[in-house]
Amino acid sequence: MKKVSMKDIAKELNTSITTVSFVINGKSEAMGISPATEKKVRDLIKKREFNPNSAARMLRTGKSKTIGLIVEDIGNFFFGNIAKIIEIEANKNGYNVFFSSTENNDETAKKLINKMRNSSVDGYIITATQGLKEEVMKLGKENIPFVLIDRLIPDLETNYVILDNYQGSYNLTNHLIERGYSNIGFISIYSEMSMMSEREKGFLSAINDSGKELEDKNILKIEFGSNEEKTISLISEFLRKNQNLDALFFATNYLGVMGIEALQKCKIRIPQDMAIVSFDDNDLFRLLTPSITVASQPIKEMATKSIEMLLRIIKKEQRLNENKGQIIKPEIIVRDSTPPKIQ
Amino acid sequence: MKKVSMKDIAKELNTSITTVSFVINGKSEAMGISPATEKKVRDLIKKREFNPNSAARMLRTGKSKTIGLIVEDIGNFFFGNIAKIIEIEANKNGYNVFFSSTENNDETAKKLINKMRNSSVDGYIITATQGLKEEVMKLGKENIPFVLIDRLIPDLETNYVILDNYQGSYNLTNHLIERGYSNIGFISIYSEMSMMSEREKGFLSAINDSGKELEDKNILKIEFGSNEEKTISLISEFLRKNQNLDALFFATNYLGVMGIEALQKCKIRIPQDMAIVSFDDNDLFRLLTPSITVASQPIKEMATKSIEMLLRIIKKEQRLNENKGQIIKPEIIVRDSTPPKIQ
DNA sequence: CTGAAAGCGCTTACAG
DNA sequence: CTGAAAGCGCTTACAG
Repeated sequence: MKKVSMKDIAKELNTSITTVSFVINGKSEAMGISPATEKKVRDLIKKREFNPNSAARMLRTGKSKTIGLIVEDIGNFFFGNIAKIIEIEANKNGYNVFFSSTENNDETAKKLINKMRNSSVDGYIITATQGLKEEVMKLGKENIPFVLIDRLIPDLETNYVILDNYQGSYNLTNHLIERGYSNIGFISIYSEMSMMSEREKGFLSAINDSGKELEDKNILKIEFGSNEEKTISLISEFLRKNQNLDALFFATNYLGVMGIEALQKCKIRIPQDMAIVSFDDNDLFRLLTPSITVASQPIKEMATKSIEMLLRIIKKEQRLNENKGQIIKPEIIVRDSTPPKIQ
Repeated sequence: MKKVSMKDIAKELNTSITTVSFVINGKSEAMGISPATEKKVRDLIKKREFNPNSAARMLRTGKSKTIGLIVEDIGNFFFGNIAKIIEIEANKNGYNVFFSSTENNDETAKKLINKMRNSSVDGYIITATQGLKEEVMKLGKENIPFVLIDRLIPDLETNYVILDNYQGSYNLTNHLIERGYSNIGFISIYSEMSMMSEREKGFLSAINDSGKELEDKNILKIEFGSNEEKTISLISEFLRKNQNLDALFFATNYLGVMGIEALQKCKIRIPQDMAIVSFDDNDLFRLLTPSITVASQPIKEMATKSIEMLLRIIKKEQRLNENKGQIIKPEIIVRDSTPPKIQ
C-alpha cells in the first residue's frame, strides 16, 4: 500500500508533475494554468487523498513549516497555556510545533536548541535560561528566526515578548500601600534574570515613592532551585525574625504557594495577621480561602504576540535582531488577601 | 554560509559519501570500515559541526524520528505533565514531539491526526475523543503505530495505557465508607467515555458491597462542556435538594474544583458539614484548607509506559493492534477533607 | 499554457 | 575494506 505521489496524479491525468505542483502551491494563476486543468488536478487530488510529502518538500525548499517552542516547564500552568495558544496559532498558519522543557538548565536548553536546529525548525520561541546568551546570539548570526518570551537576556538586543515586571510589581506594592499596609516584606529568589530584578526595582520604587523607609531585613532572597522544605523553613524563619511585618509580597508564583504553606505552619492568619500578594496568577490563588491578590500575566496576549512576531520574522515581514520587543502590561487582580487594613 | 553536508566531509577526507554515512549510522563495524578511517571521519564531523540533514534522511528512509502527541489540553496540569515526561523520554531516544490539544472536540482531533500524518510522524500518543474510533481504526489499518492514553475507545481492541478507574473509584468510595460516611453524593458528567462509566461503576459497587442502598437522587450528572457558572449552580441546587448527604464524590478534577466553590457559596463547611473526595490530584487539592482526599493518577508512570510502548511498536518489538494495554493503579491520597465521621 | 530535467542530501544495494 | 550511482518526492529554472 504505497502512498500516492505527485507523479501518480500527473500520470493519471496525462499532465506533468510541474502542473500538479503549481496547482498545489497556488501558483496556477501566476503560471498560467487553465482553470479547467486546475479543476481536474484539484479533483483528483481530493479523490486520491493526495498529500504532498513533507520531507521532500522540506529537502527541496529548506523550510520545514515547523517551529520549536522551548519553555521552562510545559507542565506548569503558565507555560502549558502559553504552549496551547502558540500551537493553535501556529497550526492556523500551517506550522507544527516541537516543544521541550529546559527545567531552567542551561545545558538542557543548549542541547534542545541544537537538536531542533538539526530538525530544521523554521524558527524558535524561547524562554531563555541564564547562560543562554551565546547560543541565542549564534541563532541571530545565522539568521535563524527566534523570539524570546517571558524573559530577556541581559545586554542582548533582540525580539521579545515580556511582561512589564517593573510596572506590575510597582502597582502591586502600591495596592498594598493604598490599603494601609506599612511594613511589607519582599520574598524573592537570587537570580540574574532581568524579570526578577525588575520586580525588585518596582517594589523598591513604590516603597520609596510612598515616602516610607525600607529596612534591609524586610527582604528575603532564596537560593534558586531550593527545594520546597528548605524554602518553607527559610520563609518561616524570616517571619519569626520580622514580627512587625503586616504584608508579604511574593515575587513568583511558586514562592507564593510555598509562602502560604509557611504561614499556615506558623499559624499566621491571612489576611487578619498578614496581607499577601504574589506575582503570577494561578487556579490556587483564585480558589484558596482567602483568595490571593496577584499581578497576573495575560497569557493569551503574550502567546499570541510571540507567535505572530515569529511568523512575521519567518516571512521576512520583520527583521530579526531589530530589538523590537513587546512589553505586556500585567493586570492587578484584587482579591481577599488584601483587605483595607484595620488600623 | 552553506551548511556542511556529507559530501563536503567525504571530499575533504578523500573518501566516499558511503563511508561517511556508515560511520554516522554506526555501521562501521558491520560494513568493515577500518578503525582508522572511522576516527578520521568522526573527528572531521566534530570539527566541522556536521549534522545530517533530517529532511533528506526522512525522505530516504521514510522515518521522521518524530512522534505526535495529541492530548485534550496541554494547558491542564495532568496533560501538561504527561507531555513533559513523554517529551523527555522521546528525546532520550532521538525523537522530537509534535503536540496539539483537541479540547475534546472530534473534528479538531481528526484534523490533528491528519495534519500530523502529512508531517510523517512515526507514531502517535493519543487522548481519544468520543467519536474518534474510525480515525484511529484507519491508523491501525495502515499500520501506523499509536498508543491510546488516559481513555479507551469502546469496542476497539488496541494498545493503551489507562488508569484503573473502576478500582480507584471503588477504593475512594470505600475510604469514605470506612470513615463512617453513609450518605454519599456522586457528581459526574454525562459521557460515553469508558473512564467515566468505570468510575461510576466503581462507586456503585463499593456502595453495594457495603450493604447500603443508594437513592437515585444521590447522583448528579452534568452536561459535558457546561460552563463554570452553570456547573456551580447545578451543584448548589443538588446540595439544596439533598440536605441529608454527608459526603461528596467528584468524578473529575475540575468538577471537584467547581464543587468546592459551590460548597463555599452554600456555606457548607468542609469537612465538618460535608466530607469531600475527588478523582485526579492537583496542586489545589493539596494546598487548600482543608486539603482534599483524592484518587491520584500516577502521571510519571502513565507517561513513561505510553512512550515506551509506542517506541516498542515503532521498533517492531511489539505488534500494533495487539490489545496489549497497561492498566495503572491509582493511589488514594488521604487528606484533611475526610476525617473519621463524628457520629 | 505545459513539460523534461536538475538537484535538494541522504541511504543502501551493488560492484570491485 | 571502499566507491559510484540510483532514487526517495518534491520545486523551479529553463525550454518550447
